[in-house]
Amino acid sequence: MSATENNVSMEKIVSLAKRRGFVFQSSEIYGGINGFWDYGPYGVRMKRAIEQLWWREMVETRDDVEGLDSTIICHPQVWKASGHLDQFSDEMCDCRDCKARHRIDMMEDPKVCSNCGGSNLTEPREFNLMMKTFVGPVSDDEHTAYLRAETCQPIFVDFHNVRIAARQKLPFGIAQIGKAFRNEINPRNFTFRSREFTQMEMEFFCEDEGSMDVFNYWKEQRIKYYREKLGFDDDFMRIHEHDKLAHYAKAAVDIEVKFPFGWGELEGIHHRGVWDMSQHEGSSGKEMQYMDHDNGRKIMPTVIETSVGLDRTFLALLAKAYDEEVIGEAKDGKAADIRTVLRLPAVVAPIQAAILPLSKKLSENAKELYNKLNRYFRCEFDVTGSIGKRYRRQDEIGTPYCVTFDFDSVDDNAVTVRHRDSMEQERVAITDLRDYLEKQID
RNA sequence: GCGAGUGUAGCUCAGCUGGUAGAGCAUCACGUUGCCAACGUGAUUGUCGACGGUUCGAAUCCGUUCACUCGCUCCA
Repeated sequence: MSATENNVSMEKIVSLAKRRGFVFQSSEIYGGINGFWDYGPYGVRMKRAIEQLWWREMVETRDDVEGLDSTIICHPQVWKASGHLDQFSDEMCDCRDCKARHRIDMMEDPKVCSNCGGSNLTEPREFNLMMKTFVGPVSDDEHTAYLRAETCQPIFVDFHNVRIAARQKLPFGIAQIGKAFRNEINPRNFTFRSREFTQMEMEFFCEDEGSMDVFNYWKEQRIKYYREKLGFDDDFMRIHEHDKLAHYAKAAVDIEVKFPFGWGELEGIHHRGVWDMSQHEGSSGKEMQYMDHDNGRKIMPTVIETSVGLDRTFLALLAKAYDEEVIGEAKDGKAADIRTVLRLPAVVAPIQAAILPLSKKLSENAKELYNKLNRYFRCEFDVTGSIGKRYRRQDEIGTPYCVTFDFDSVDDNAVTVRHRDSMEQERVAITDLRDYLEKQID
């Protein structure tokens, strides 16, 4: 089986994720809770690494994007203005005969199924995809608030605060990584569609004139990011242009990847026009326009959005990386030797270098090396079991480099570096090791 | 939300028509080995998804429920 053919089953990924501590079901001892997942020790390392990579590319290495970390709970008006409260609150009913589901407001006759003509319908029920809570000890309508359904709305709301504090002029962007919540009707496909998830969003504010160029620029940037940083090739990734646009959008593309269950959206790049900013101006009564001091013109900023699902990126990486390689054919009644290996990019691998003493007798020296490298890379130290066993363990969690400290190391001050993908080894001087790994990883 | 399937150790699964739970792998220890899952010896691990019912007795039969997978539906 090969990951490039992408015939990895979901079961294998879920099983590995659980076994090796990438992803667990939330609240498992209570039977689990639908649509919620926990990231275990290796999972959280990898998740953070993806965040760091995105943040570095989108914020730290750019002068024209600022960061923000806003609250999950905002003033309820935010969601009224964004349209979430109205659009997410459809009354729906099901036909008991043909199983079709209808929005009440879209039906000609709310008592007759438009699909089969039957009248055996369930009572209308409200489908609100926003998660509700109460602010303060009183649980009534006046104190109702919502967990954010997307991270971008607080960015719009904070536009002027960020702009002024950072002394930014148009065009510039604001980026944020954080949790978002949706009462998905049907959580599916492991972590792909869950009810609590992490978004990495960047809203780029610009003038309307030339905004399609900005849209295309970000589209190219984001595709380049997946190709160059995460190694997503054209067999694995495709661009889906929307022909049917949402009410707020002027143009939209999705970046999709091939999951075991089919193509799925990873990132949306949307031209949102002035919709959000205008909505918040109308709703708050505060001016959201931007004054261009160079020409004295006031404009409502146009927004280009790049919106990534972090959990989906994580899952896509696992699906792409998963491989089972036959090392030895079955013979003499012995089963074939199959190596399970995650061919993850080094930049996101949960462990980047494993430090392994060839023998337990070398533990102390190896540990010393580990303590040094641990400051610069995500490292793990392992003495248990044979060296081959330890290599395989690291393969399974995608560790790109195993550093083996052997009996010669004490004398020649060098170690063996074993490569995950080729299983080949080379001798590297301990003094060069940090530089060596840095070159390989970045 | 509808339909189908599944749920037994960390993972993969066995457990025939009801008699009170097993294997392989994994994990750990000791010995051995010294660069690719070795080997030997020993050890740990289970509310048999949950609740209720039938029965002298339920992992096994029945009901309900929860979770996961697949197909519809949904995804502003």
